[in-house]
Amino acid sequence: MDKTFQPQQVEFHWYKIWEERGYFAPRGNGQPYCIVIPPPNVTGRLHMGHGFQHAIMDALTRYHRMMGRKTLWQVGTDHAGIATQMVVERQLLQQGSSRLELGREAFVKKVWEWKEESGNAITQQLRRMGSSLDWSRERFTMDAGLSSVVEKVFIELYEEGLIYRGKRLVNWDPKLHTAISDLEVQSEEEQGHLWHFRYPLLDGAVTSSGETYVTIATTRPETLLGDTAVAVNPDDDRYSALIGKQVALPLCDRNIPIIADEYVDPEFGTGCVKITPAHDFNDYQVGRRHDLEVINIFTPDACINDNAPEPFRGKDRFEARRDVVRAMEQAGLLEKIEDHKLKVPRGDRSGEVIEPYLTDQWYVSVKALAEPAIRAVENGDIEFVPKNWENTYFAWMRDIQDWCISRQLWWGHRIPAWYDEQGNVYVGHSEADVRTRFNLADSFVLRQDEDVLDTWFSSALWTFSTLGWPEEREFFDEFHPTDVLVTGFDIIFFWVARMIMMTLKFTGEVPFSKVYITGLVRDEHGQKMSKSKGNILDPIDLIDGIGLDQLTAKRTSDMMQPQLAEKIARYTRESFPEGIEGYGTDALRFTFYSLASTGRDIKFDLGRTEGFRNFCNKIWNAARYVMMNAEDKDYVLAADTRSMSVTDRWILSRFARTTTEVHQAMTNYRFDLVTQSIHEFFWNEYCDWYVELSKPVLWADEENPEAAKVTRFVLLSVLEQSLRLLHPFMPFISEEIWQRVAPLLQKTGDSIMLATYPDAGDSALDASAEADVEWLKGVIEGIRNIRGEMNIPPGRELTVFLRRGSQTDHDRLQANRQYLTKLAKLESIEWLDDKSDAPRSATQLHGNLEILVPLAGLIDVEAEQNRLTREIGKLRSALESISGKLGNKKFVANAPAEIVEKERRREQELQEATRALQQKLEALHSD
RNA sequence: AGGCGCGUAGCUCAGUUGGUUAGAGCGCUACCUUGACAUGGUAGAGGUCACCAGUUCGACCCUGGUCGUGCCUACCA
Repeated sequence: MDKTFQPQQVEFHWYKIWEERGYFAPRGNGQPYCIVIPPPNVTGRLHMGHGFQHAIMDALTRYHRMMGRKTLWQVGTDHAGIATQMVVERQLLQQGSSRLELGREAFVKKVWEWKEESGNAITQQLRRMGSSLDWSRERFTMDAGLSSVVEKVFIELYEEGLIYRGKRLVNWDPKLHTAISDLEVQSEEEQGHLWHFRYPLLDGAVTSSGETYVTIATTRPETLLGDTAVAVNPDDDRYSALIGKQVALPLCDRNIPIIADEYVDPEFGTGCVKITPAHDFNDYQVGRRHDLEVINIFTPDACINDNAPEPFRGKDRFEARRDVVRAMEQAGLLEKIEDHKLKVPRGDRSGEVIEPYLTDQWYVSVKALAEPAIRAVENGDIEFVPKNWENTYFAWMRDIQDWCISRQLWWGHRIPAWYDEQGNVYVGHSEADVRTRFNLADSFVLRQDEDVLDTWFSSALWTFSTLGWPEEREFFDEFHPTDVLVTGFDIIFFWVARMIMMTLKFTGEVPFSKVYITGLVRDEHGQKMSKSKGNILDPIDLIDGIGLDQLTAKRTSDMMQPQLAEKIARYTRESFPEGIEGYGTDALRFTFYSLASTGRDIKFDLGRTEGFRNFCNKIWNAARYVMMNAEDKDYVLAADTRSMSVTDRWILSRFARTTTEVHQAMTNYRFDLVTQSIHEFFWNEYCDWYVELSKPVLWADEENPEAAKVTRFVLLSVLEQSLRLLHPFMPFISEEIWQRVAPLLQKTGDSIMLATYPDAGDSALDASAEADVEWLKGVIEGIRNIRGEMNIPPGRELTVFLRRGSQTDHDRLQANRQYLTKLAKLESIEWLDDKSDAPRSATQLHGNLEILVPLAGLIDVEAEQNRLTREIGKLRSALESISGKLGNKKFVANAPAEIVEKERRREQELQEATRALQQKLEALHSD
């Protein structure tokens, strides 16, 4: 074995074998366990959030597989309508072509080609993470099977009246030329203006203060061109006399009424609001209440159309804004301009300002679907982890709005609806199906709806469509409902909620019984990772490493804002002057687990990854030690506890406890606690103590060959079990070492991933062995403390006396002399009678037991005095707080008896210890 | 405006029904290349648990408030 662990070769090697041999497919007859992957976009590249979530899903999958469950981690990708279409369009643009030039059919063909060539980048990256996904069942949301489920669902919802077509205001993206849903709109506060315009009153009307005009305030001057009313609050005395009167709409040669509506807040602006039903969601509602005309003034590009006065036609909305303001100013109707912060809605894909726009779209009526979905969470059929996300879910679901599902794109599931020349709608699987269903002659002209469905429509069906519902139900029947969904809070509404609704509706089952919501992965300063901040980390770079130049190039390529490139390059150079070392998949995964406490975002700390890389190396070297001492040596293949030493029994007991902790933590999704337990056990107990304790036994194997044989077995056995305990979290190193260790124990099995997970049984628990070894460790640490503090050279062998202990202490000394001598580097260690005088010594206490290291020629008396003084100080402050407690009558009266008793014992111990050290200190002085 | 989090060692984080001398990793200090490992070993330093009040015999933990900070949802023309 190499002296250090080299992850890269091992990772490729084992993943390939696992996949080729079909180990990821469900096997056996255990109770099924299933996770479906949140399908990554085909355009996607693996980011830290993916890395984190897949690490968790893989741990759950491998854990349950090893627990004997028949386990499936269902894989697949999402066609990601807008994102993918944009990628291919950009590519066409570079080639001097365009989507429109190609035409629909050729364009869609082009996207498929792109998908075949480039769409597997992310699936390769998932493999690098070690994900035990069943690739033989890989699905794509636009596969024939999944597409037919989409159609079926659409048609049935339509027939039930739960899908309908309607003309309404939608969120319109003027760049992408498509409607998007409310969720795809991101509103950010931006600096803008509030323009105050005067609208002249007609028929000699005046305001209460005598003006011949009303002043309205607006953030969108250009929409003036589509105004059809001015609204005031009905209770606003300033304007009540004007209700029902008319104003002359400036620039437009139209008169519009003044109406009263509760929507108007008299406190804001002037208390007068211009109403543009075609271009504002609130105004649209007001317009409906008052039966106002709806005048659309925009083209699909958000340029002014012919419904507006001539001078503005054809202008872009922002040009038009400028021109309207200028014209109003020239007309003397601009009162003032104020700075104003406002929320600007932008499309999450295009970044473009979204327009409310009146179009025909398809909607899902969700209220009826939401009710059972709410109940499923209320009654515990579905449980969120952590629980508080249920509140977020309920809040949204109880006020859910109809879902706009049509998109004016070409890439996606085309809406299965056809129109005749009169505009009547026919819904069916295909044109032929429609003709049969509705008994339409072949000559009857039909035209299919041009739109496609929102990508999230097919995602909502993901758990059951991937498992073969409704035709090939074998997997569906076995694995549905799935066990847990692992995802980020950002798509609870987009995806989780819609899955719950659709799955309940069509299968009558919940899609999953648990929803584990992960935190967001942020950078080490708690900043969100983003391209524009230049703090993106690619999980693969952390695995394989990357040079500074390459990393900088990566971070500054394809920038939306190229001017940031220099700043990002500088920042990158500061953060990673040497680039990034490769740490291997196992170390990266372990970092994710260690930071994954529930309900909290994680700040990704590369220092921890480095620490876990070191941990990998520690495991590697412990294995080297074990192999070196077992290969070609004599050892037993089984041993009962009677033939074991106390240290053998101790490490097995500690292992049993650790296993229990791991199981416990896994049921609570506390991956951080899992890694903590394993790390602590393996490094601080197995390596630091058991391996060290094994040395005196193995090196004296001629004196006691039987003991050495048992110790070799225990070394091997605990290592082998630890590897299995570790495997779900560090799949590669555990496999690599297990392949070498398992044969020595005559363990059969082709892979650790198919081996069984250690049981949480308590049969190995051995409290007395644990107590004995605690004593042993305490005494050794006491001696080492003196050695360290007194600066005694590590090589110098010491003479040590023990004194004043109990009979147990005495027995333990006899039983453990070999260990003490070796681990504390002693020349001798002897029991000293209470009555005999101790030589001048440095002292450590272990309980009442005095550990004495004679000073002669070794120890600086003053240093020992200082050390004792410090120790006494510590004891005193502890004693003070305890005595204070016990001196409090109320404490003694009210606290549970056992607590009081415990404190009393503690007080006594502290007093005795203080007294003992005090005596030692005085003795040093008096000499 | 409403809702949800978070604030513990220099940094990143644990702390599970209120009883610990408040823990880990990294970093730091000193010593050490001892026959698995310097990606290592041994020893050590380092915290008024954001602040204030309350409940309690007892609060990092429960309650109320303050400050700081992050996010989500929702109408402000």
